[in-house]
Amino acid sequence: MSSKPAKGTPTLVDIAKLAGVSRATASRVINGVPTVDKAMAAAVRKAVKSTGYTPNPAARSLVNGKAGSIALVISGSDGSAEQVFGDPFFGRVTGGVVKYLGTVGIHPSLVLADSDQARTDAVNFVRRGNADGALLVSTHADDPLPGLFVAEGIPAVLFARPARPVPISFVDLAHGRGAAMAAERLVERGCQRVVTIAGPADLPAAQDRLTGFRQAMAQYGKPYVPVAEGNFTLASGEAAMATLLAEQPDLDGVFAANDLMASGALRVLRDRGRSVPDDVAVIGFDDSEPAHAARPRLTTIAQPIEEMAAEMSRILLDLIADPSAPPISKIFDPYLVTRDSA
Amino acid sequence: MSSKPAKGTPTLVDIAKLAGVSRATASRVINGVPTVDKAMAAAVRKAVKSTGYTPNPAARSLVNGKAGSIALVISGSDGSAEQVFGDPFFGRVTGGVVKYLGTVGIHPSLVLADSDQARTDAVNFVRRGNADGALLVSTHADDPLPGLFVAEGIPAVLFARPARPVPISFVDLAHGRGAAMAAERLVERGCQRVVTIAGPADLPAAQDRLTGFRQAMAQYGKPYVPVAEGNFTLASGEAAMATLLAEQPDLDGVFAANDLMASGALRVLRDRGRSVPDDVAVIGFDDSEPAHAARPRLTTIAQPIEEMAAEMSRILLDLIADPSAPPISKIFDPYLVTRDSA
DNA sequence: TTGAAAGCGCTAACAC
DNA sequence: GTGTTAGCGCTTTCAA
Repeated sequence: MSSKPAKGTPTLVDIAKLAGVSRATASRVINGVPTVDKAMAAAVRKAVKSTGYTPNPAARSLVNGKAGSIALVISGSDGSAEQVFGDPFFGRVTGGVVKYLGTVGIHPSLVLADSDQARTDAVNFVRRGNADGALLVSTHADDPLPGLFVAEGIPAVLFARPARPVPISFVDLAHGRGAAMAAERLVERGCQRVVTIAGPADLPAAQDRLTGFRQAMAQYGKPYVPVAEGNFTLASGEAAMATLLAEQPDLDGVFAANDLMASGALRVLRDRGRSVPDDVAVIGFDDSEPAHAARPRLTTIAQPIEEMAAEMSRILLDLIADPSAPPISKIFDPYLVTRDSA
Repeated sequence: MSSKPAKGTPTLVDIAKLAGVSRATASRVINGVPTVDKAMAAAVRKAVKSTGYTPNPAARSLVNGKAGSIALVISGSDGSAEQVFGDPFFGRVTGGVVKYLGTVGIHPSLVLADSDQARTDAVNFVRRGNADGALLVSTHADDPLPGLFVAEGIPAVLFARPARPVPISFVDLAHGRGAAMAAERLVERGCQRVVTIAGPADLPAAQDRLTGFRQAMAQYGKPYVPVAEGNFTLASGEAAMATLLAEQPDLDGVFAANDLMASGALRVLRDRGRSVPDDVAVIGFDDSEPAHAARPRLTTIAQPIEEMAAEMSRILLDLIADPSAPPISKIFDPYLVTRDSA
């Protein structure tokens, strides 16, 4: 059948020979160049199918200077690898990215940047051509990594706005709007004495949620909202709730900046004999696992994480296609998920 | 200073020229070949440092036929992308892999195989040279993917033993031993009427846990252990606990095959006015987030997931270095984490 | 020990 | 429209 004994995986010359055309033509067909004779194109495609040929990505990259891949950089504080990945939030972001990129045939390289060394390595990894651009997901808003990528002129997109202004594209959530939705819900239920459990003050997202909530409450004629700060953990939510209860024993509405703290609040409310949502209405934020696990199930503000992750990927792809394009941002609206707690 | 205007990123010839040696020698130094004149080697290293040179991975791959990368394949049932990544278990495996591989300078490509199409794509991805081997993490034990990789002769290692025997390397947990530890703990506490909430019968891990628990209890003189099957969810844990309570109202010890079901059990026990651990001792499995969030905090059996993930990576690297090596497996011991519920 | 030279598989001018 | 040819940047015989 064939003129020569096939050795190893087939290459373009094998295809060309088999189809009776030149390497150039075979290459054209494979890359979808339209100006090719029908018959020849068909012959090439047949050869490809029969041999199971797939182009060698290294050879391709070498000639056209593109890696055909992108890096998904998870940037955490020093040495906090496992914690980062154990957080479903990052898992969902990763899932959204992988899912979307999979549809265009690209599989991201996961790189962990949790030390200065790792950060430079990450930059070099893409700088040297292992990836055409980077998706950055940080645990901390004041991450130095975005700056590094920008400085190298590497196409990059952030998940969540950076704490300090950096000329870089990003996607983010309208945290303030989400908080306002919570306020609206509480007010609609008729809550008169509403309090809030805020997140860490140094986190832009936590700030936005607090500010958004206060502003919305002010619009509803409640300019003063008692607040206790937590750090997004269950225990801090419990502590904050206890503090708030001491300050305002007759409170009837709680907005917590995340679900875990809301779960903590639910617990102390229950221990104090307050019925939720009858005595006190509680709303969380994120629609994460704890929201489902809580009893009563938590009414919460959800973020379209996967959608945001997909958009982030799309933006990066565009940026890679046209590196001179200016940074852009896209802000997504959260939505209220009504369950039993409010 | 330099003889020619530097255009773009430096290449090996730039280094060679700068160091006054041939490309071959420069390459040798960079690749750590020992038989190079001290002075020349020093000159090359200096040139590398001054230019910030890094080898082009595509060119390297092209010549030596190795990708210098590996694929981390998450294989789920059809279309269940997000769910998979939202599960901290997979997050921890991923974290362990990324962390370990990072130490040897390699960043895995994440590929999601959640459809037949995606599975073939995944195989092709590495077959065509994007990766030298694959790490496989499946949600279902009867995953067809391991077989596909084996059939292609691609180096691959599994996290958890496959349901049907396949000649492939894997790491796994001694699930039965973990269950036995739970049994021992319960018996030591003096529990007399112990029951268990099992996982899905078609999952090898769940089977092992149930079998291990029964065998251990039998050794302690308790050949009969009432069992109710759940599906690893909170709700199924609640249902199972209710069933068991109906069957054995005076039970005083519960072993649940995972923490989420144990949390469910804790809840109904509490609702029925049983005090944990005084009236009833409860032990979970996995030491996952719910174990911390539960009240009382859950005593549970922990798996060294990150360690297992690192070992899986190590095994793959060895396999890539010597593809003719036979499949090997490594089984890790779980350990008891004592908290408040038992 | 070192250098010259031959590719690895592919794409993209550039002629035909 | 199609084929020829020149590399992309690197490693690696093979001589010297």
